[in-house]
Parts: sequence; C-alpha cells; structure tokens
Amino acid sequence: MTPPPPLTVSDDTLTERQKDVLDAALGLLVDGGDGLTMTGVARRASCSKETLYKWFGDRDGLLTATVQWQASKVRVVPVDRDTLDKRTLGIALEKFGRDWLTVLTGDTSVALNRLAVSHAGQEKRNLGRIVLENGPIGMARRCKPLLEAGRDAGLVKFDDADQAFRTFFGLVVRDTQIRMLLGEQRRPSEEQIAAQARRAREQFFALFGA
Amino acid sequence: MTPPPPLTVSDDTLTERQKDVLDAALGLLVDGGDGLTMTGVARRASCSKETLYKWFGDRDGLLTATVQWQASKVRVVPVDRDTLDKRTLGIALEKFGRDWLTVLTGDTSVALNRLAVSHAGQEKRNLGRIVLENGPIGMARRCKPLLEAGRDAGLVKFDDADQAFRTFFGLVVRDTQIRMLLGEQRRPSEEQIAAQARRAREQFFALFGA
DNA sequence: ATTGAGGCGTACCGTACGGTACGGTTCGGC
DNA sequence: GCCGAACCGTACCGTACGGTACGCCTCAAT
Repeated sequence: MTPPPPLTVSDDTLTERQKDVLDAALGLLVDGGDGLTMTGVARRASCSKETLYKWFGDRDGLLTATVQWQASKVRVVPVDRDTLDKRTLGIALEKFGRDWLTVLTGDTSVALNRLAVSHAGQEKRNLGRIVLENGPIGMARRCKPLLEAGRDAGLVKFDDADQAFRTFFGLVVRDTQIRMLLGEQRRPSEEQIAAQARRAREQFFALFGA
Repeated sequence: MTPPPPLTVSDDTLTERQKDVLDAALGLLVDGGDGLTMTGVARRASCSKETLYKWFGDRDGLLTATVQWQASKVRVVPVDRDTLDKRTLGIALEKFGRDWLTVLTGDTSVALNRLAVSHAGQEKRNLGRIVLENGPIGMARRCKPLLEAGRDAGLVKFDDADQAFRTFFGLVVRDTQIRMLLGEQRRPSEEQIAAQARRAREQFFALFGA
C-alpha cells in the first residue's frame, strides 16, 4: 500500500534519494528531450522502474515532480523596500532582468519550458500551469510589489501595475525566449544579458519615470 | 519510383489534394497536439497512409510540409514608404502589432509553435528553424525596413535597427506568446489586442521618437 | 539469527504508432 | 474496351515504451 504522490513537491517533502532521481530526470531532459523515458530515468538514477512508479505514480507524476523540483530550486531574492530611491530601484530592476534572462536562456529552463509547452498542447495541462506559475506569473508576483513600492515612493508613475510589469517583461525578454525555445543556437553572453538588462531599466524609466 | 519530396513547399508546388491533406494535418494539430498520427491524418484526409509516405517521405516530411504550408498562407503586406510621415508610420506600426498579436494568439499559430518547440528539443531542428524564420525573424525582416525608412525620414532615431525592432517586438508581444504556449486559456480579445498595439506604438515613439 | 520492508535489476505484457504490403477501385490515355 | 498509374482501405510487422511482476539483496528492528 503506497500513499498517492503528494500534490505538491518541494525541498522538504522529498528524500535525498528522490531528489537524486529527479535530478537524473532533469539531466536526461536537458540533453535531448527524447530519451526521457521511464527506463532511461531508472537507468540513469540506478533505481528500478518499480520504485519510480511507487514514488511518483506514473510518468506524468514523475514529470510533474521533476518540474516542481526544479521550480523549488529557484529561490526568491526579497528586495529591501525601506531604503528605496531611484538608484536602488533601478539597480533592483536591472538585477531582476539580468537574473531572469540568465535563467531563461539556461539549458534547464529551455528544456523544461519545451516539455511544458508540448504537454500544454495535450490534455495534461498541469505541467504548463506549473511552469507558468513559476515563470511569468511568478516573476510578476515578485516584481509587482517592487514596482508598486517605487510608485508609492514617487519614483515611477503608472495606473496599472500589471500593465507596467508586462511592459518591463517585454523590454527585458523581447524575443529571446521564443528564439531559444525554437532552437536558436546562439545563446546571449553574460555581457549581452547585462547590456540588455541595463537597456530595459533605462527604457522602463524613460516610459514610467516620474 | 517517386521523387523525394521537395525541400521547400509552397502554394504552387502542391496539388490541391496535397493541400487538403496538409490542411487535415493542420486541423488535427489544432485540436489536440496528440492525435497527429499518420493513421489519424490519413483517416481525416480520407487518403491512405501509403500515399502519405509516397508524397512526404516520412512523418517528419509530413510535419515539415505542414508547417511550410501554413507559413506560405501568411502573406506579407508591403508598406508604402513614399508618403511616410509620423502619422502613417505610427499607423503602420500599430497595424503591424495588431496583426502580429492576432496571428500569435490564434489556434493554428499556438499549435504550430508548440509542435516546433517540442521538435526543437530533439535532433530534428528543422521545424523550429522554419517557424523561427516565419516568426520572429520574418517579422524582423518585414519590420526593419519600415523602421529604417522612418529613421531616414527623420521620424524616429536609433543606432541599431535590430535593437529597435527587438524593443518593438517586446513592447508588442510581452509575455503573451509564452503564456499562450504554456496553456493559458484566456485569449486576449480583439479590443485588448488593439489596445496593446496602440500602447506599443505610443511607447515605441516615446523611446525612439525624434 | 530471524524477519520483513524497501529497493534493485530484469523479464515480461499490452498497446500505440511508424512504416510496409497488398487487394480493390477509379480514371485518363490508347 | 483495355491497360497502367494513382490512390483508397485495411491488414500486417517491428519496435519503443508505459506499466507490472518477480526474484534477489541489504539492512534495520526485534
């Protein structure tokens, strides 16, 4: 008798061994979207398929747990909003953009988003939902308070925080993500990412600066 | 003896029957990414699998032809650049954004991009390349001359046309496409699309207006 | 030492699907 | 009318993979 896999998976609901298994799945996912098969994961993680089914229910449960496991790795960096002036707000936004672009263009993120996108096309919408929640929506949730704090401090000016955030998103990401997802080989360098984050900050202030 | 399928597929290299078959594949693709199987296409198009293999070589050839067929449907609307003032440039850019968002959020585009994204994760990079070419890259190719004409007419000001285009892309698309790809149900209404295109135009002129 | 749970490795089953073969039908050319 | 090409429908094959069963090992608890 095995309890059904938990609905949410995070750092402390998994044993070390289970984390190893999910890391194996992630690795398998990163180098070549195919090959991510139950047998493949079992071989890579040196465990038995039966264990996989016992722990994660079925293939979909394994994939879901893998996505959640990766999502739980990305930690939120809270922003100190007490000493907020135009300079620190700009620095925070620019760092935000830099971190975001770095994650977005990483192998793991690309592979994970590819998986979620392809699964969103079938019935199983849950992977897409999870990645959505930890992607754009999560970014919005962390970014909007910062923007609103900036507005409250009279540093920037906008009516709708959501619209402002989405504009910032567009200025940062532009066509980078879709190009990566579609297989563009060229990955932006660290310098290009930094330059792009700086441009996004400047442009955001040009549009919304008070 | 059948000649290998042509490397490029367009409106005039296909018979009507073949177009019907590809449209059947498109339809199958739109309602549920799975189900797009050789048997399924044959059944939906009322043709035999043998014919599919004769015409398109293998499954990958069929998919490639399908993507190219859809791409060939999207026609370019050339812009008259003789009578270019700030108003007409703005109108052209806004229409550009509106059309682009309308296509992006359409069922067919979403399904096609999902297919291309998932295939870009495996060896077969060609689908991604085709969609890339007809997506962001194609948009850039059509948009950049317009921007440069605007610059030559002293209406807008920028150093790098590519950077300017990508900014415009970001202002128009923002997180709309990735959200659709990840399965977000809510599709923007025609009014929202129009409003967004208008905002993108205003913001672009605010950033780059001479 | 015994025992039982947890887990590894492997063999196995059923199914779905890519790809092939073949008989039957339609149709244009002679 | 006759022939061959093209094509439809279907049956078939091989393989890959999701999922299950089972034998064996390890190890902790008693």
